[in-house]
Amino acid sequence: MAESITPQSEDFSRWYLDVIREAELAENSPVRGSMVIRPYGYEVWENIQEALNLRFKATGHRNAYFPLFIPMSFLQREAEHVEGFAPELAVVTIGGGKELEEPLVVRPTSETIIGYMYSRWIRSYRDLPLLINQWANVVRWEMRTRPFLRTMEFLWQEGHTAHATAEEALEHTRRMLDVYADFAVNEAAIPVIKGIKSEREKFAGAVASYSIEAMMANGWALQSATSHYLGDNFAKAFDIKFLDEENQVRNCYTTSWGLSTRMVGAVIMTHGDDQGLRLPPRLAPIQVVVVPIWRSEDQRAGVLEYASRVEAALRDAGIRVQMDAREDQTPGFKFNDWEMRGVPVRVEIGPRDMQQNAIVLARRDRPGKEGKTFGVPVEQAAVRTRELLEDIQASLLAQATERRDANTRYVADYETFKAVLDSEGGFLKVHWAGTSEDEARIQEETRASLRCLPLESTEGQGRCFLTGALTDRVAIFARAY
RNA sequence: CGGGGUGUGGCGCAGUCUGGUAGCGCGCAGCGUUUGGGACGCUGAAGUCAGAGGUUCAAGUCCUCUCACCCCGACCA
Repeated sequence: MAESITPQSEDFSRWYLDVIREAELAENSPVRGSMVIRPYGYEVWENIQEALNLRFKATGHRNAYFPLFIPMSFLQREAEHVEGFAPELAVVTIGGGKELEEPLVVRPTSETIIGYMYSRWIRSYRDLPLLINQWANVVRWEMRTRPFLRTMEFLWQEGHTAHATAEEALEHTRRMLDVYADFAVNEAAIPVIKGIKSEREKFAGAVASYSIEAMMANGWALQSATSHYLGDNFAKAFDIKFLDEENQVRNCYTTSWGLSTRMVGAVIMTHGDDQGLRLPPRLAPIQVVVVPIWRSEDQRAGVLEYASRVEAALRDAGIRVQMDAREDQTPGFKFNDWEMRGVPVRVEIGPRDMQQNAIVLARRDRPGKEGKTFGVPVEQAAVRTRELLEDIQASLLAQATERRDANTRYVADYETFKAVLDSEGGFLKVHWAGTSEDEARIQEETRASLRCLPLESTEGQGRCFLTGALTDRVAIFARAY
């Protein structure tokens, strides 16, 4: 059978689309730019949701739900906000067959309607901080779309908090950025750089935007989550005020932060290889697949029974396991099929293993025989599998980190910048003292954008690679999705 | 919105130049043999050839119009 996945080296973009199709993660819908998330893809998203919900609740947030439709006038209350989102709004003007008095915007994000509600809910400093998250779909009218990375409608969570002081709000913004980074590293096995967005790239209406930036396998950057410090911009626009301990009326300070189904794309493009998907065990819908093997009909029942016992033992140990007892496929087909779908561990069980009271463990992150361990005693199945899953989780992170670091280069001048970008790609680290106009020009000329100013850097002072001015600010440029 | 391309069983395509029975591979269904790295045989189901109009004895094929989708750019979680 012909290989149905284009090699990464041949065409990364085709590879990405092939993997999504073959692994049955998602599919284009009849509506241009909108996709259908299929069960396997949605299960990855559910695991992301679960891991984030745990973290949000541990940091004191509660989930709620706000409406899909937002009065147009709400968006207009914050000048920068409406200006930023206007080009990508979907607007409802007719309802029930009648022209609406006021058009309703299909939410591109919910700062405004949540701000409106917060102004009603917050009266006193005792009501603060108000920490709420919502899981929702949002719509942004996009020119060009790509499954998971950019679709007209996407799923995400948006956290919205209100605080008594600027310091506390800013601190919360940073705390949630840390939560995202922790999630990315420890659940998705994706190393990220925490940074602050340039004036040009920040969220419309924010005082400051922070992001975690990840590097995909082709060296491109992907903004994987954002956290915004909104200052009192939205508090002013929506009258979010409270009485402090001295009975003084004061403005709140708000934050918002989000992570979307784009993260599924990040997982695909960070870990995938030419065989297909490679899922980090913690997010994998199926962590272990059991493939029974028999030669003759009289072996069949015995092998299946033995394999079922192993399956049960793994399930009892809390492992997400699935048996593949399909009789119309050969073991070889199944091996390739599940590897393509990114299942981290495969248990192979045949008559020979049964005879030795053993199983074979095969790990997805190492190809072929090299990734197999033969003769694992069956009574150790659960323990050894669990160890293996943890090892794979760590190994995926290590591989991604190594690649990211190997493709991050400091450059000192613009000529080198352009040369390195064309020959190597990846992240380009520079000292930066340029303006927004400089930034726009660089993007125009090189198609690389300023991803962030990293919060942590060891470069110290140096000369701006563009202007030559002395600065201690460091920036990362890259081509980005 | 500019540039390029494609529409033919579920998927990938050939057939269009030169009009004459709608085909191939994969997949799907049934039966049998297989099963430790992408098995094989036989049988079978499945197509208003993107749509509309026209030319013709006859249109997937020629002419006119329309629509849809994909790729490359400008905008973006």
